[in-house]
Amino acid sequence: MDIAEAAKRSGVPASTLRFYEEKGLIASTGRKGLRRLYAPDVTERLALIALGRAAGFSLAELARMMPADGEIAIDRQLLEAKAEELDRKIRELKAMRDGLRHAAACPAESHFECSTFKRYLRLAAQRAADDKRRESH
Amino acid sequence: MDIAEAAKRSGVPASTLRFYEEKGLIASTGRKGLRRLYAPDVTERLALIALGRAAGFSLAELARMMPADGEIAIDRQLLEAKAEELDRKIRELKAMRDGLRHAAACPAESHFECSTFKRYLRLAAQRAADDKRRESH
DNA sequence: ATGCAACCTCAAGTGCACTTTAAGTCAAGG
DNA sequence: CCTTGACTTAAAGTGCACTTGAGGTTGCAT
Repeated sequence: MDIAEAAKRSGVPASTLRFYEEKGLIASTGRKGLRRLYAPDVTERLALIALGRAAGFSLAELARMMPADGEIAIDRQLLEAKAEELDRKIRELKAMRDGLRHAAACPAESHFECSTFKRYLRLAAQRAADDKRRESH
Repeated sequence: MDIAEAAKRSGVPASTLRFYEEKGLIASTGRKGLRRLYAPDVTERLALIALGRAAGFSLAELARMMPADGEIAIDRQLLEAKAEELDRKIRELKAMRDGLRHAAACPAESHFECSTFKRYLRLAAQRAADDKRRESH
């Protein structure tokens, strides 16, 4: 598979494939002249990267999580930690979603006068503070 | 409240408060000389901004969603659309979390040989494609 | 009154995730 | 054999969300 084919099959631009290679996220199996050749399973790797990105992981984190040799996730503890991080994020997003749904439905003139809305905000502020604490361990 | 106090109470750096003001996300109630003064409710606005950011909204989107006058969310349709977007994102994150948990527990040597994992990937790729479609309407 | 820490503005810098551009190489079809 | 279009690299550019720095002003404690 050449880079154009890999790009087409994965939906990821060729420029991004080169960029990901530079970052150690994917590898080409070899070259034909200067041109990169890819194994078919690169599309799966790219799907996994896309999933990780959508879940909020940085490219550096993903590179750590999925080494080049096809063995994803050597470090099960890291994986579990990430899963927990996602769980927290999911709870946060649910709160935001509920807050938005409430705001869309609430008849109060100012949402700052609505106690339900305020409760959402307090929860959110709390979570944000917790996140900061976690960041700096 | 001066900017230092607002920063302390909200946990948001003074530089960010100035930046947010420039972007139309918050407003100071006035000045004492050159120095900004803030009403107490700026902390609530900042909490809401933090929540929105955590949920994946850009500053520009948040500025549109919460005009300066304290009236948050004039546009209920926009709010509901955002809530739905969050719902999709939550589903995505759940898939990622489950995928990670599976990867952490799965005994297969290569996850690319594990059908359960592959199923997660196919779902993820599908969602990513759907997202792209939505982006370009 | 005066010193100075804390504020101010405006411009430039940072990190991430890419994309674009310029200049060059080369595989494959005519 | 030769053209050409798809590839190559390296470097610069983009957009977002801030942060930092330089140089200037000022509220307030002494």
